[in-house]
Amino acid sequence: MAHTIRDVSKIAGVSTATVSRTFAYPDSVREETRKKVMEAARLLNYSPNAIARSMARQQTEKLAFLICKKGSSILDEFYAGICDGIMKATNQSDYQLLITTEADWNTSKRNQVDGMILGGDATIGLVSECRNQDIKVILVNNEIEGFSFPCVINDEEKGMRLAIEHLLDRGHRKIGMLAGRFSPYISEKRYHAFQKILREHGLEVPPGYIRITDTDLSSSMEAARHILMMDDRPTAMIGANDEIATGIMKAAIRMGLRIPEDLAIVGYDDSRVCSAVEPELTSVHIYRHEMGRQAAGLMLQILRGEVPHRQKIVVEPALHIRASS
Amino acid sequence: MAHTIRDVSKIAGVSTATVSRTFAYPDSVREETRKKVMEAARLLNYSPNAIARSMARQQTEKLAFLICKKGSSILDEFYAGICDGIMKATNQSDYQLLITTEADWNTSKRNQVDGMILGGDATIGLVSECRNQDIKVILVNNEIEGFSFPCVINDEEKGMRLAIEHLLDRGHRKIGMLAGRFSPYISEKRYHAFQKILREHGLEVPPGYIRITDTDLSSSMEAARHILMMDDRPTAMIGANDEIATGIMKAAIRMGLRIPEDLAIVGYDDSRVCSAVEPELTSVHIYRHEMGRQAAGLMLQILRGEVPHRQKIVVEPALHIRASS
DNA sequence: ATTGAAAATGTAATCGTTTACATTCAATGG
DNA sequence: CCATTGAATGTAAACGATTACATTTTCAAT
Repeated sequence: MAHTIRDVSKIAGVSTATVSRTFAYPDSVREETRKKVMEAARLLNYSPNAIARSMARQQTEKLAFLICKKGSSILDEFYAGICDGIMKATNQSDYQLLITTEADWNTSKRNQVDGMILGGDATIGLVSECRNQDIKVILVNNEIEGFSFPCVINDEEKGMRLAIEHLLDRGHRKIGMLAGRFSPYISEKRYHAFQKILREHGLEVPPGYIRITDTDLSSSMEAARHILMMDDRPTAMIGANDEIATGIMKAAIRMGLRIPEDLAIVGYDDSRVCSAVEPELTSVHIYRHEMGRQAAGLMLQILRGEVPHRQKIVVEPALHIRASS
Repeated sequence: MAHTIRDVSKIAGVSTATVSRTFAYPDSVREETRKKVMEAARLLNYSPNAIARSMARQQTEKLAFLICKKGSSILDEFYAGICDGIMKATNQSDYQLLITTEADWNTSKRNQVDGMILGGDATIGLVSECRNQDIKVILVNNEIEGFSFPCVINDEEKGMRLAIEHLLDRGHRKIGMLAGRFSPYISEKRYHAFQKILREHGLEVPPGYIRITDTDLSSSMEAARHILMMDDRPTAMIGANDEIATGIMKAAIRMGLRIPEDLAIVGYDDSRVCSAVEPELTSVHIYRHEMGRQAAGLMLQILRGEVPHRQKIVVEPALHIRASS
């Protein structure tokens, strides 16, 4: 059932080279020949064997999206969004996409790809290892200090600025933050951006207005409860991500606080949960899909040997305002 | 930088065949030889070229997870869970995993894989096409009536039974359902299971207690409002999935109903949103990860030429009871 | 030491393309 | 009608492994 280029060449009455060219460079064969070849191919239900092609061309035409993060659910909403974008962009090209986790990659180095998009907490070690094997690398949602590896990131500071300035607009002056321990790079960025921007606006962050918590709901709720039970509690809280913000909201609701009258809440990531909760959660929207698209685009450029204009792409977030603020 | 089996064979002072065997069948070479070869390989930082291997072995050692569904976000929480399971299982094997959408697949048939796991609404046409190309097929979260293609599905009726009997236990007799238009196969199953099981318990479903809605939140809320505004409204509602159930909850909260006192709600899928909302949502938990694992396992068995014990694997759901009921 | 059988290793064809290079063809100008 | 040239096509050697088959080695039994 599986026919080869030779079968086609025989039926079409041409050489294998011509058949090969017909598929790879249609313009390089005469119209008439092309028709003959295509007809023969159709007859045999032939399509070129990608593996043999990779073999001959010395390139895999494959590209991996490697997700580097802890936690059970690898494809969470955030990375699924990025992944979607990568898939779309890859789809337009001749490349095939392989999606794996760091663990999977380590155990089977046999994976052979032309390029890798590293999502999340990739280490310098991993990046160097890839480069040694002559595999192109792009970081997504991460950058490594001191090295200028090509990367695509969200403008975390901008997002935090949008959130804070929105709350300031609404008249809030006592703003707290529940920071989290998730991706080291992102957690850190958001934590520092919060403090920096408040200071820029001449506001000090009272001790106790900012806490760091694990990201699971019960830890977040517990931490939020501590802040909200203070005598002089904040009138608005920012969660380092939506899960944490949801924890704040649940804690507040259980304490009988009205949202947003007694407490305004803003999340970060704008995940689906934001419109599921009641009241709906204001959140910083990250263009995940766009990040994925850009990352794949950059990768394809590099693989084609083009020199990309910019090696570091920063995607601007937006604030989606809902009832919680 | 990229060394071949020949380089290794020279350094190790053996033939290429021996090197090949050292990697593919370590037991078939003498301990001493293996050491020499491995040492040489380490020296050159060599690892076998997967493409050449595929070429020689006449198999791709690749496997695709094809998600067949409408909608923008392809990797939603449900399929991401299944995907995770597939990844884990695939990881244990020598196979590489390709994840694509139906659109991506159609446009580039060049994709060459040994087997495909079809998630969601795969059509008979697609399945036949694969089989014609001698690609093994497994369905996940779908089965095709009249054909006994190997598949892995959740026991939808069981899930609905758990939900309903739980509500009956709690004393509810007036139970409504907000059904949905999402995956045809699943929507249908849940809709019919609901009616069947209520009848089994001798309860009629009053007209108006069951409506069909689009799955987005606003449609669900609107549909729920219609049901809840009835004079003799149900005391409990089941959503065909969590998104719909969330819509019911939001509508109820906005109408000032207390949950679960005035209205008990049960969802289906047990997604993350269930614990994010307040009160937390009781839902039918589907072992997505297990479904993925089973599907990949079945696929690997078939690819290895083993005859699987069962061609249709049914995974049992469980009810996760929370505050909404 | 010799033999025989099993285990280990080597030789070389093969997998299905691509592509450098050689050849043939068609069209053009003289 | 011939020479010239550029386009179209053909020939055959890669690409890097695997594996049937041939050969050599090992080692236990005589």
